[in-house]
Amino acid sequence: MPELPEVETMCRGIAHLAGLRIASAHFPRGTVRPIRVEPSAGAVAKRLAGRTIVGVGRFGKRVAIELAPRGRAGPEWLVIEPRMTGLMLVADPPTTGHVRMEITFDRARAPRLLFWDRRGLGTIRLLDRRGLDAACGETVLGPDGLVITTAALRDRLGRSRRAVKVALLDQRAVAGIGNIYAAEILHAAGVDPRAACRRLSAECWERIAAAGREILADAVRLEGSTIGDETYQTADRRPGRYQTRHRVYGRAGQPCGGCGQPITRLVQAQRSTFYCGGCQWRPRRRYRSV
DNA sequence: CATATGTCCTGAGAGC
DNA sequence: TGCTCTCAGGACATAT
Repeated sequence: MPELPEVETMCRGIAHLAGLRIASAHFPRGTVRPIRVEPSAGAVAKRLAGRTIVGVGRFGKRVAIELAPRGRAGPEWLVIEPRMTGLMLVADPPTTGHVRMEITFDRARAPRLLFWDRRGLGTIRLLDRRGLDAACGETVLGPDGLVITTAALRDRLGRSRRAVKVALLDQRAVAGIGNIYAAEILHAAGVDPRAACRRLSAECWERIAAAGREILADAVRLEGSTIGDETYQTADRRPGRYQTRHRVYGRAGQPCGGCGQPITRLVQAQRSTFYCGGCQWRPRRRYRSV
């Protein structure tokens, strides 16, 4: 579920925990198999106890909670990857059985911080500076979607033979775009999701970059998209509101708001793609740049 | 049975 | 031919 806007909303929803000192961390093993915790649940719990939260940041679709140095240890980061159904919560969870991490603080009336994950595909890692760079540095993640530029897109994808929609999901090219926002961005840019990257003109990349920045920023402003099974919620358990702005995602068969032609669904790289055949243009030949 | 917002891995095939 | 790129498929686990 969570793409850049949802993860950014989670980060903002727990940012007020900065300055608090962790009393304890637990990684419950209920009836379900525990999620991946590195180096191990026991080791992470031990190293978290007594640490102060410095701040909360985001790397692509990952939450990074920075912990103050202690003793000989330098700063460390608790990096949480929500994947499909993970949520950061400071409220009661939707179900108690899927709480994967619970952090308590040593100040009275401070909330608990939970990581809740129904499917359990999410991961939690405690990393030092080198580990953080290996897991979230620029060899793994491209520039953030909120600040993506035409030049960065052309440089990273301009010679690729991949379909542009599949390429936008590559986190090394741009960090933070997932299946929903890839569809919305290409619709706003008027580019066919099946178009090969290397056939796109400079102007197409310009429109994709601009649509990307704008749509992701709007979605952050509306606190992300809550769709389908309504799994995604803010840290205090309110739904997002950007789903009301979706123009193509999940709208197969419905008329396009721009041209009235029905929205098409197809499968690319085993994932649903939604687009409008009327207003999303596909180059038939190699495009000569201006 | 098919569907689902993400990522990681392997292996086959395409194409320069 | 060799190398690189790309994608299909499966895995992870749970629910509708």
